[in-house]
Amino acid sequence: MATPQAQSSPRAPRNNRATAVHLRLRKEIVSGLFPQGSALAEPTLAEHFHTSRAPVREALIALEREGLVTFEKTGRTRVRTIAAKDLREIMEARAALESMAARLANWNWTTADTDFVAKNIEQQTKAGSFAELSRLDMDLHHYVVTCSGNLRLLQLWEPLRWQYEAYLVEIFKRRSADYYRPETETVLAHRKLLQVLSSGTPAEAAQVMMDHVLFNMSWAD
Amino acid sequence: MATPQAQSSPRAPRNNRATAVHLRLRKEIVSGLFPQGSALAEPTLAEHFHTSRAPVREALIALEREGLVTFEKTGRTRVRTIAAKDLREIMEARAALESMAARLANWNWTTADTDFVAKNIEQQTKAGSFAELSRLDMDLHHYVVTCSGNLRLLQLWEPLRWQYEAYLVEIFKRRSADYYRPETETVLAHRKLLQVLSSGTPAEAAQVMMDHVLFNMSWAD
DNA sequence: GCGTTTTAAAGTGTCGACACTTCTTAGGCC
DNA sequence: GGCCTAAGAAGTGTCGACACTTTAAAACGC
Repeated sequence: MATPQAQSSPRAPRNNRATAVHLRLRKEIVSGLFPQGSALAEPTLAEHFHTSRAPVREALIALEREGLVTFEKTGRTRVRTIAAKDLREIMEARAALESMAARLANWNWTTADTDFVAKNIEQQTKAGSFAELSRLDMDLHHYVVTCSGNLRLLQLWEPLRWQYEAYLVEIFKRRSADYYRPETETVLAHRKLLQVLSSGTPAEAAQVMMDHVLFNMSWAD
Repeated sequence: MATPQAQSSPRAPRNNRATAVHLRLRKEIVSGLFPQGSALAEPTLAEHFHTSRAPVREALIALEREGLVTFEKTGRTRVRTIAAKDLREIMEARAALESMAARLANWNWTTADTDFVAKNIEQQTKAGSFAELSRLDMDLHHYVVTCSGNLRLLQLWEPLRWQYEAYLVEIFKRRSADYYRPETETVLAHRKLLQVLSSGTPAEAAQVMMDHVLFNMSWAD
């Protein structure tokens, strides 16, 4: 079955403060609490998380490899700014990974998978805000990548997700009210996607996902 | 031009002992000095690299995110074992990324790029060993990914490269002498690849690369 | 001799310390 | 006032220390 489950080395995260700080700090960056470009000093963060510098340092290293923070030549750490040029890179990489994921997910798609995705799309039609629609959108894409059964695909994809979400929050800050994602087009694209995932060929699923992700690049910049 | 160069945030690596240990330890793992599954104790490594535990710890975190080492639930660190199931995941992910890279590299391919790849293929025909052919092969694929101009594609691809090379070293240990990669087929596939990269359409380049990488999966297991 | 329990060795998680570097700000000079 | 300089503050890189946990070995009983 394609239903989400680990297939290879299950990557058990260490159960220490470093991973806790990692997850909390990531959430705070992606949610926009730390604006892009702001400095992340280890002593300050250590105090913020009521711990010492060591766990903070480890978390920063992980976040750097996720592309959410950058180390400057001087050693200082900043929240990475994700510009339009970066968005292009992100979406191209997403298209590559998710297209393959759709191909694999199609291979043994189940009716349970169809139910999950259909329910998600149904919720999209009722979404009241840009943020909610985006959350449902990412949930859906995450589900497909998970359904690929390829854990490495998922691990490569996740950093792109965080970077994309960080980008969305930033443009949402700027255009706030007068900005709306074209809901109907999104829903239509997802319906098409579900159709090929459940009853199309693997090649069709890959192609539809590729076009869908690359098309999303155009309205998000 | 598609010639290798940084396009987005240039990811300046920190100039500290942690990165030095990271690079050295990665080389030693990929070269097979530390066999798969062997324990990596921080104090031992610290002594090995003539430093303290802190830089070693940072390096291990980076290597874990590259998929070369794993952290057990008890906290111990081991060199990750890459089995046939993992190879499948690796090659599927490689196919996804490299296919997109070929598509982008084709977009503004130059004669200089053709020269580089042609020279590489020429060397492949003269390769005297499995190891040398594999090195040339990875150099070629690395070049194409770099030519995509998408730095994120490259950063996602690199860990797959290390994992793949670690796998190759392991199977080479076992089958040592009586194992040879089908050289002529590899060279022919690469000639076809060069042809579509230089004078085919982006879609053709993507398709040829996809087939080439996925086909490689079959002989390497 | 074999299995169980106790004890020592080894390893990780976290912390504070300190040297060195980088940034900031206050002071002096014109 | 504007610019350069020089303390001072803040931050990073690295280390050793120590508590706690896990592993390994030795001791013990049978």
